[in-house]
Amino acid sequence: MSDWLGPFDLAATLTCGQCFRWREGEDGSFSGVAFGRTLTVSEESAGQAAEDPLWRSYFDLDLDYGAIRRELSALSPELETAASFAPGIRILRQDPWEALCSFILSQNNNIPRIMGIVDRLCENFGEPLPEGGFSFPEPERLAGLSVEDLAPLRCGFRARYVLDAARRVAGGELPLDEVAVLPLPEAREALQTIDGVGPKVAECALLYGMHRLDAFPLDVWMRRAMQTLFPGKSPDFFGPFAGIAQQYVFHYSRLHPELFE
DNA sequence: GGTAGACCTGGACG
DNA sequence: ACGTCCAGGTCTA
Repeated sequence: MSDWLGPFDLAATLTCGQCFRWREGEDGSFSGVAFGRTLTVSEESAGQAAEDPLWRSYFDLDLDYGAIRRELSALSPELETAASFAPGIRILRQDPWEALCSFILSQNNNIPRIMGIVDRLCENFGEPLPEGGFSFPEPERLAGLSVEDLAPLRCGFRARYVLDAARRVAGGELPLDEVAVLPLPEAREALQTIDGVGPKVAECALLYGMHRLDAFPLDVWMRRAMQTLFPGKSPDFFGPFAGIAQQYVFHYSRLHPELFE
């Protein structure tokens, strides 16, 4: 029995490409850090985690994904197929800065390396946590650093992008909590004033970091999937929960590469 | 305003 | 072994 709304698939949620700080253990549990808290959780212990308000919010357990999935599934058979593949995916409520910074680091990069870079970012500049691991460094911590200071990350040309973002956010020029509630076009525009933030990264920051469920990241996988499964359709076809639709399609596509050969 | 090339890094592939 | 290609894009010309 679960006391949350709709299905919740821990593994799919943590491996569908929206976050970079969770690792799967030998026993199938996942360990990670969010908002300065560490957690090891399995499908079996998810109910216990859900009693903690922080994790309940993080995993977005109070939103009725069952109802949303039924709405989305009615839009097209292809979307129903994708959504049914992993109906328990949730859009995590991640920290806005962490999401923005992580997806800046993700550009033109591969996932194992992104995860390594984020690890090193936290180990070098985050705070050690009592239960192990490190917090994600605040923008204020990074704002005064130089590109050379970020050398240990081995993140290449992305270092100056991270620093630009950190300085703009820490300086109050780009208050993410205010950006989060702007109309979507204005929010996109504001984020894209950061060096190294284009349409894709801005959309990821909005969806994963600010829980803007109408945001619709279009990466190479999604472009391929759109052409094949939804030819001629644009993101607004998917409506106010386009971001959730995107996650279903993205995850489905990545695990069915044969559809795009 | 739209479109090729370059770009740090490091694992995969020949 | 060693060169080439490529990866959740974006910037520059």
